[in-house]
Order: sequence, then C-alpha cells, then structure tokens
Amino acid sequence: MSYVVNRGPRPVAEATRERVLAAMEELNYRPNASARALKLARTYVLGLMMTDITNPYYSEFARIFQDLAYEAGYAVMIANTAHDGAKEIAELKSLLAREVDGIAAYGVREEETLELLASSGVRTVSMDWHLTRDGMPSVVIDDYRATRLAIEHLQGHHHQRIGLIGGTGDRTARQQAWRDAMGPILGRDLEGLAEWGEFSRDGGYHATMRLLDRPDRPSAMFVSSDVQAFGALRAAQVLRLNVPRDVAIVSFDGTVASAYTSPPLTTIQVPYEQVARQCLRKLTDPRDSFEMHTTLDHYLEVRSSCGCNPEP
Amino acid sequence: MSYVVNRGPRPVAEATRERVLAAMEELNYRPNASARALKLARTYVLGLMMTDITNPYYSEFARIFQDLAYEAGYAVMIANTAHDGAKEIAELKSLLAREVDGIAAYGVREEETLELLASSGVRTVSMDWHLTRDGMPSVVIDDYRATRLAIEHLQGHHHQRIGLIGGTGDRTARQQAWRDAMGPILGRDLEGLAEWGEFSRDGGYHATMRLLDRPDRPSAMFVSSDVQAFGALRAAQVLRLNVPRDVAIVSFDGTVASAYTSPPLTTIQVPYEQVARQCLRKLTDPRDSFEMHTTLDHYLEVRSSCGCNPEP
DNA sequence: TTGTAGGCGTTATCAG
DNA sequence: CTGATAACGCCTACAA
Repeated sequence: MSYVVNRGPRPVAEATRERVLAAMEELNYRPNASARALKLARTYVLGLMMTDITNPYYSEFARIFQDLAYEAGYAVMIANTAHDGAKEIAELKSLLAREVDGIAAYGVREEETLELLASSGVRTVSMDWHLTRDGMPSVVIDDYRATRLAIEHLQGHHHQRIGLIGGTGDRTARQQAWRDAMGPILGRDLEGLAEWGEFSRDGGYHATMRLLDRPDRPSAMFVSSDVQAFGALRAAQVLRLNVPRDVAIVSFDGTVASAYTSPPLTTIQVPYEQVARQCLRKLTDPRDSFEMHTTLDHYLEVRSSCGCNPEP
Repeated sequence: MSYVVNRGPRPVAEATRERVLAAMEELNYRPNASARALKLARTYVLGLMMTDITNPYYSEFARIFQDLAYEAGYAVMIANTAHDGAKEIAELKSLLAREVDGIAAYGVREEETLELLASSGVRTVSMDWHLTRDGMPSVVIDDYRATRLAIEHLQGHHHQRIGLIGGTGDRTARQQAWRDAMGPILGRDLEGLAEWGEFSRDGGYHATMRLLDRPDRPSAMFVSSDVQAFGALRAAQVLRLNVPRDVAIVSFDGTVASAYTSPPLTTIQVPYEQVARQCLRKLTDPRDSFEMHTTLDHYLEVRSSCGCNPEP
C-alpha cells in the first residue's frame, strides 16, 4: 500500500504496516519511478547543462551539484553543449523531453534556448552573468568586480602592461572590466594586448602563444579561466618564459586543479558550494519567494603565478 | 495518434497523418517520457557511476560517453561514489530506482553493489579490470601489460630504482605488474619504494612527498594515474627536484590534461572513445551476442616527464 | 482504520 | 486503414 512506503498522507496501523512490509520483501517489490513520475508530474531529476564537463571548473561544479542534489532526493542528468549552438538546443530538447524538474545552465548562448526554456515552463537557473532581459533566475558572482580585483592585484606588483586572454563568446563582464581598467593606461595599445580563445587548455595555449610571442609582449596577463591558464602556463614554458618573473598571471575560477600547476595559480575563487546550493534551492524549493538574481562573494586566492610567493 | 509520431508499427494514411500533425502543433503537444517509459518499460536513460567526476580521466570519459549516448537517443545520469562504500550503494539504488536501462560503472568496490546489480537485472558494464568472478561484462585495457610497458620504458632510460605511487583500493593489476617487474631487481627494497594514495591530486601529492623526501629516493616512478601524477609533479617542485632529471615519471590514463603539465607527462594512453563506444554497445544493443570481456589496445604516449624530450 | 477504483499519458490490441 | 479501449504502476479520493 502506498501509505506505508510514503509515510502518509494518512496513518496506517502498525500491524497492517508490518504485513505490507513483509509482502514487499517477499515479492522483492521496487517502486516504479516512471509510474510515480507520471502520476505526480514530477521526476525528481534535474538537468545540468554545461559547455564541456572536461573543464575542471564545470566538473568540480558538477561534482558538488550532484552531491547536493542527491542528498535532496534528486538525480542529475548531464548535457554537454560543446560550444555549439545546435548541440545546445538539441541537448536541451532531450532534457525537456525527459521532463526534468529543473535545469541549471552554464553558458547558454542561443536565443532559441532561452525561448524553449521559457515556453516549456521548467524551472531554470543560470550561473552566467545575469541574463536579466529574459527574467531568468541566476546565481553568479560579480565578474566585473572580480576581474578588477585581479587586475589591481597585478598592478600592485607594478605591472603596467597587463594583457587579456579572453573567452570566445560573450563573457562581457570580464573583458569589459579589463578594458575599463587598462584603457586609460594603454590607450591605443589596448586592442593589441587582448587575445581570444575557447575555454579550454588548447584555447588558452594558442591565445597565449599569439599574445606572448612578440617583442612588445605584456609583462602580465589576466586569463579569463583556469582552464585557459593551464594552456597559458604551457605556452610560457614553450617560449622559455618564466612565470611569474617574465609574465605574471592571474586567472579566474579557483578550481582545485589550479593549486597543482607549476607555479600554482593565483586565481579568483568562485564559491562553488554556495553557488550549487543556491541553484538547488531555486530549482527545488517549493516556496517561490526567492530573489531573481543572487550574487555571491568571491575573493582572490593568492598563490604564486602573480609573483607573490617566489618559493615553489 | 501514436503511429504517426513513432512511424509505426503500422502504416497511416497521408491525410490522417497531416491531420494529426496539425493537431499536435495546435495543442503544442509534447510526448510524455514518463508515460512512455511506464508503458514500454524502457527509460532511454543510462547511469554512469564513477568515484569522482573531478578526476580528468573520468570527466573526459563522461564527456565522450554522454556524447555517444546522446547520439544513440539516451540521456545519462551521473553518480559519484566518492571512494566510499556506503555512498556507492546509495547512489546505485538511486539509479536503480529511476529504472535506468543500463549502468556503466568505474571503480565499484563493494560486494553489495555487485549483488544489487546482478539481482536487479539491469544491463551493466564495468570498465575496471575484469570482474570475472561475477560474470559482469567489461571493457578494459590490459592494465598489467600497460604497466609493464611503462616500467620498461623507464628502464630504457637506465633507471634501476623505479618506485610506485599506487592507488588506494584494488587496482591489483597495476601494482602487481610493478612488483613483478621490480621485485627481482629491488629485492628487499621493494616494499620501501611503494607509496599509496587516493586517485586524486592530493593523494598523489602526499604519496610522492613520502616517497621522495628521503635520501634513498628512487630515480624514477610509475604513477598509477594522471591525476596522481599532477600531485606528484607539484610535490617534486616543492622538493626542488627536477622532472625528469632528478625523478622521471610515467603515469597512466592519457588524459588531455596530461599534455599541459610542466613537463608534459609520458603516460599510458587509454583509448577513451573506443572504450565508451564498446560500453554503449554492450548496454544498448539488443542483440546479445557480445563477448563478455573486451580488452582494447593501449600505447605509450611519449612526452617529456620520462626524459625523452629534454626541450620544454 | 482499511479496501477499492479511477486516472495520469502512452502504446498496442481489437473490433469496425 | 481507423477509432475506441485496456493496461503499464502509482497515488489518492471515496466508500466501507
């Protein structure tokens, strides 16, 4: 009987209860989630969309999100959008077809994705810089201020020419912050000190190669993500440039992987667990009284790539 | 009508077909996966169990597996077993309760997990060293031979004292291969040259610290996984030991991350995509005529940490 | 306090 | 070739 397995909504006599339990055991009964989902119109499954789970930033987030979701009784389905609009839309449809109860999305770029999300009515949270125009709830840190903080730290090390490794796509806050910080100092040199690449090791590697392999190279760079910084470090080594002596680096994410590079990266620390926790709350909490946009605190994790800790 | 959306199992007149299509459009019809799953007893969802998706080896596998599964019409649910028996069992139950059509499992260690898997009747594939005793299908590479290959390469660089960074738990093939290779050479010193740690950066870091921070340290080490090697590289740097000059390293996995370390790692390359493809086949192909255990080919990806390429 | 029956959205079978 | 209908397994309202 349903009442005993679900402890309600109405009481059951102890004797009957035991009898039912015994029968369940006997018949090796397993509740059928599909039937339950059909009846309740809830699947207890959440979708997690990311550009690429291979990026430590996303895999570390996925780990925490899955743990927390599990504790709350939810399973999580993953979707890789692969920096590709068509794939993004297709994967979203797949999630929607499975009737997930909510979707946490990193890096949506397609207009159609936003429309699909809105028209489907699933609860959604974006972890990217506020998608205000669409009224989609979000949980983020202040990318603009974080980037300014990173650049100011580099300036504290007396760097004048600070380059940018930016991400392809529209992480506008980060590149805008760099522009605002360096524009007044670099003037006409500004555009020459920015290079762009995918959010991947390879993207960071090639962008850094272009930025550093020339005489007027910057003495420091702000790299938009840890994963790009891994590629940047490799590029510096190939060019026989010492980090931080020849080029100082500050990056963005605060992955645990960034603590194990040579040298360890100074990086903007995103509060993963809090982000995950807030996402989950917005996706699953029945009370609907949340703020639309939540901005969490970040800080600068100071290690060696900026020049602070010359020892290994 | 069902026949038009599923193109079968019986023909439909063109006129009716159009009429149905129009109605679907009109009512903004979306098929309900739960109802479909209930009726068909198939969910088109696969479960992927891993100890820790934060490990690049697993996240890179997950990426490919999810891509391939998606193309075949399946969604994938992830489960982190977290090197923890109780969590492993609990996560498995969660997957089972959702009635996934198949489970791909990395690093199952609990007897109860195996029993649950067997009694539930879900199709299962293990990617760990053949779990022969339980008759569970598997897709693996020959860990033993791969490890011997790695060690022989180090011996080719004239190393006599080759240490081991092993994984906690029972990756028996790898440590056994090291024992067999080094036992005759090291004799009584053998046990002193092995250290153990979790399959994580931190695990590799601490194990390496213990192994290298002493006068009789080995001149080379075989590290059981790339992720541990990342920690090992960091440890070497803290100890002011140059890799490969002071310690040569060969590791195991062939993650793309391993190409971006300083120095880049020489590592056993696992054929990710083929492994994923075979897993998927065993989990979803209706014809049941597959070999129980599939062993795929590996090779040694030679980069710099072994001493082969002195240039950066 | 307990048994029963109807319906959630599909698919497949059966009669037309 | 088409329209109606039963059944999948669960939850809950209603009757006993």
